[in-house]
Amino acid sequence: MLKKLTDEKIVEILETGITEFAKKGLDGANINVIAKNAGISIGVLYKYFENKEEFFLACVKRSLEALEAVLKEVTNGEEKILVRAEKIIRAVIYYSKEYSDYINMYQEIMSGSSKKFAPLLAVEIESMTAKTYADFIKKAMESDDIRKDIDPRMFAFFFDNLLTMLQFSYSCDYHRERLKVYCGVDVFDDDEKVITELVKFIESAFTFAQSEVAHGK
Amino acid sequence: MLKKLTDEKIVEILETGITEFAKKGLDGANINVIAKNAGISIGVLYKYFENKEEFFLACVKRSLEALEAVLKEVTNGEEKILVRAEKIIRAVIYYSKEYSDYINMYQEIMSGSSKKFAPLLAVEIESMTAKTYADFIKKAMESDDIRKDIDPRMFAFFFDNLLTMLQFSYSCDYHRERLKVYCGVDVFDDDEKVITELVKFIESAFTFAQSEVAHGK
Amino acid sequence: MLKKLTDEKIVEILETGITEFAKKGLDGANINVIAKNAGISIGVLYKYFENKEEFFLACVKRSLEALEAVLKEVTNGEEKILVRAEKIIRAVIYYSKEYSDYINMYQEIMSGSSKKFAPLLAVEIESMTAKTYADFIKKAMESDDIRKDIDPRMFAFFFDNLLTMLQFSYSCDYHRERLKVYCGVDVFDDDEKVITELVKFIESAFTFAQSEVAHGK
Amino acid sequence: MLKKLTDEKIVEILETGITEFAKKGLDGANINVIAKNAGISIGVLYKYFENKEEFFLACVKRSLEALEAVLKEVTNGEEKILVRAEKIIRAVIYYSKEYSDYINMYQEIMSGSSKKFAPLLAVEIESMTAKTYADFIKKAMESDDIRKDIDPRMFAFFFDNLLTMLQFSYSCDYHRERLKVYCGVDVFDDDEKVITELVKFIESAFTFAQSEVAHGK
DNA sequence: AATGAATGAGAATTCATTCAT
DNA sequence: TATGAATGAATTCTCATTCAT
Repeated sequence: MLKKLTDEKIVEILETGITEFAKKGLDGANINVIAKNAGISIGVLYKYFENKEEFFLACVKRSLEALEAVLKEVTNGEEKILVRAEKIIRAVIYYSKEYSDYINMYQEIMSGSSKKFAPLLAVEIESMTAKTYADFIKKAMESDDIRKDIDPRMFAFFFDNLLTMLQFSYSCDYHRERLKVYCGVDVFDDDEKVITELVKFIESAFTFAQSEVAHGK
Repeated sequence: MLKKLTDEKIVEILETGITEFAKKGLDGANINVIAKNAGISIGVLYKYFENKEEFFLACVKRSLEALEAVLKEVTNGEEKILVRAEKIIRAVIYYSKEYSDYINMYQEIMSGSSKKFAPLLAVEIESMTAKTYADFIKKAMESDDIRKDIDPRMFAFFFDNLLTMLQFSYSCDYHRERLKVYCGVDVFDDDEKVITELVKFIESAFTFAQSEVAHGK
Repeated sequence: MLKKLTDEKIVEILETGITEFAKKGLDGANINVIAKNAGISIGVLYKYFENKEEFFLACVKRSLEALEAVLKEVTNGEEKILVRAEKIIRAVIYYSKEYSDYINMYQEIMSGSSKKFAPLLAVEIESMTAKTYADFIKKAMESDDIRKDIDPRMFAFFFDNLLTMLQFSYSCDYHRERLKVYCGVDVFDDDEKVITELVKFIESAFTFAQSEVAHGK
Repeated sequence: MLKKLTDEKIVEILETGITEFAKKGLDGANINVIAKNAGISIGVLYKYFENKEEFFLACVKRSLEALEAVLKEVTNGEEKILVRAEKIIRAVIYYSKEYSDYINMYQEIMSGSSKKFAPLLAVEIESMTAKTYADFIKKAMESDDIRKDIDPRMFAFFFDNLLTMLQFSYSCDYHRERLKVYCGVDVFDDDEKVITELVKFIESAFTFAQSEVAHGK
């Protein structure tokens, strides 16, 4: 009992926090409940984390690391852009289901009681993908994989917008309902359909001008 | 002073509520503060609205009506799809700035303390646009304005996803920061650039196959 | 609308009040609800009654008058004491069911939020019966109808105690349950049994010593 | 100060609650005031008791236990019924003065804002005495101590009715005034008089028929 | 005279944080 | 070092009473 908390224990505490914050938000979550669920005393939680907000931020950091690992694995590679795009789309659907708590916690930052951290965290969270996407669009433009008449950062932004909404659609109640409204309740039985159509959408958005060029325009 | 509250006063109260809920969320907002800001007593607020939740829902309804009016004006018309799409994009950017509180309140429903109403409200809110978009994509397909190899509902969904993220990007802190990360701080000085690029993105997504066909494929 | 409230209307208002006060007590009852149920405006209620407490007291007064009428009818007469006692017992059971609201309102005065009026009202309410009972016990003693070795006021008290508990047993939830606990659930199907046994109890209490004397002790 | 509340402290809190509930009733009593009077923080009260109602019920339970102990001591014994009856009467007068708060709290359950618990608590509270009384009447009947032509449960009920009213008469304002109305203000100076007369009343009620039989009727 | 909209004090309950043990 | 009992500020909602119309 006089030993420092192991790293595994810390992770366990953070995961408990993530679960709770994802469900109830920063203000709604109960620190005492989190401590109890994590099997530790309140005192020890306050030993490791200054206060509720610091603990929340630590939870966000933890989820970010986990997500970054997933993302890195997917965005790596030298395939053509559309092949990689499809890989990314697949990965997004998968981890949105698997790690829905993480996604819900980000949502909380965007609009819940932890909104105050939004400016701070937006940079930290989004920088991760922004550069990756913009870079591989730029490279694709150079190697004639996609059209050249576009602003790569802007297109990276639109691309990530589509992925972000996909995330939400597979992890949070509101957007799940929204997807059903748009595409019918059966849409959740056929992920491939969604993937195919989204790839189609993105492919043409990325290659349109090129194809015109190819046809002599 | 004993006159029933006028409709204008009711609207004023609702707008005060919207402002507060947009800022603090359902749980975070303080009913007493809202009453004071609206220049009424707590009692009168409770005379008109059963409780905090009912009042919140009334605020959502109010914002929905206002937004629906804007949307109806924009989606009306018989122009070709891309002309209308551009009009919509312009409108979205405009009202996202103008009515940012409304958008922030929707965000709250998606992920804040009012999450519990998400399933209920998702249908109500999204049905508004879902049918409009799917319909005009279908019509455009019939009149050869756009490619025919797509699922109109799915493309309506992707289209609305891009618009939704645009909304967020012009109305809430997190996404404003995110847009800066992707496209630079100057992006907010040049709305036309964003509009042009997004139209480009959507145009090709919508017309790609058709253009191929046009070119003899 | 410009006419004074008729006496019937006043009575209707008071009866509505009695119903509400019997159910919820002085503090628990809602004046605005009483006005609505009586079909009048709050303003008119406050025109006729100073405030909630005055209105409550008026309701008590009204119920007292009604009960007094019933009681007078029963206690009148020149029959022997035991005949009259049985008549009273029957009457008590009858009106405890018929006017249970009145009884419940008295209970409220004894122990509810209107307790503060207890000393005041006890005298007013109990004087009614106390003298009647003590008087007819004294007269019965003089005419050799009952034993002579008793304190008539004390026995009047015990007699009324039995009647009071009978009242409660037929009008209020707690004592109804209590009667069931003591005598079984079927006791409410056979009022005659209760009457017979209570008459038996009282008869012997009243005549015991006399009967001994009659037998030469 | 971080020790768990001792049992004595818990009892002290409950007694403070009893005092307050006896005076003001369930709704009228103020939890924050009770906490202050008990010398604890509101939080700790809510740590030990779910909410106001649960705390109230705990207070009732506590008083019940205390009263049960008194009662057990008195109803024990093998003396003849009338000896025991007198002992009980004495005890009732004693504890009605000593523990008037308990009695007042029961009154509150019968007719105050805690009425809703009446059916539940009536059984719990009354079962305690009902069986005891009925049993010793039955035994007395078997051993020729009292008349045989009576329903023991019914007579137990009447007996307890007299005791209950005695309780009220010595513990609550309304019934104290009532007793004065019936027997004069001096009655409270001479408990023996009351005891004697009540024993007389009960003795004859219990033995009347037997005495008649004894005399050959 | 009659109306009933408006007022606002007051009370139950929650939970982040402290700190004696 | 770890514990978790205790604290108490802060917030929602109710309803008796007023008084402009």
